[in-house]
Amino acid sequence: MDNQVARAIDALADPTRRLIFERVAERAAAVGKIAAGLPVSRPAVSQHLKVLKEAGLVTERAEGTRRIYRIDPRGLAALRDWLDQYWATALGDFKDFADQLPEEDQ
Amino acid sequence: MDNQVARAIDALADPTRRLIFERVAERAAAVGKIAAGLPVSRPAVSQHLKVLKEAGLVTERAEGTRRIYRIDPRGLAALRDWLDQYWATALGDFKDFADQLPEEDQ
DNA sequence: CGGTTCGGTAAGTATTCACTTACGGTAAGT
DNA sequence: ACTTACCGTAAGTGAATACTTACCGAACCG
Repeated sequence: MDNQVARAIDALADPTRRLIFERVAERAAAVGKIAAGLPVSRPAVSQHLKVLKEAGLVTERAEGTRRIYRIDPRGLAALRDWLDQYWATALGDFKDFADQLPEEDQ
Repeated sequence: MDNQVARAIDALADPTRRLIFERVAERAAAVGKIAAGLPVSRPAVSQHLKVLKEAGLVTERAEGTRRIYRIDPRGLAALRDWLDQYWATALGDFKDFADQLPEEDQ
């Protein structure tokens, strides 16, 4: 399993970080704009955005003193690829449903 | 965002739990079989399997005293649907790349 | 130049949680 | 019935981390 995927999952594991990610996904915005309306302080949002950025889920672009954050497809793509890796086997497991013989000793 | 998705992501956020999940995905097995070779104790694996089960990522089936765990496509499907929800917007954001005007005041 | 806005970083704290050992309970074997 | 194999749960502990306030530099405005 890729290290990139691990960081992406870890990043999305936090509820506040999911809120921030969804907000950024909906509309690229500056840090202050993102923090407004969220139940945490602005520095907390900065810290979360750093994690999301390192996970490849958002990108940052300076615009004056403001930093505009927008969604990054790369982290999303890594997650999708990782999931699809199991998708086939999961369906395969359920195809042969009744015929579960001893299957494993020990 | 669905509560099911939140639990699935939380479940996969732990490295040991990812190991267990990948192992179960590769081959349905009993708890002791899964725990063998892992760097944690068997009770720890039990606790992790409980979390994965509540997240809809694995299912459990009794076979004598053994509990056979196998992958559950439902949690995987929920994750995929959630990801796809952002996939389109992420690509859309990157399609208009150069033309990022003021875009947001504040 | 001050003054203001914007946002990243440091330090400290509290909560969460992954892990351990100990235990109990159920099913199979003799 | 006794023993063994298998596994879930309880309780306690240590480490990871999400949050706060305080502080800092950097870019616009008068």
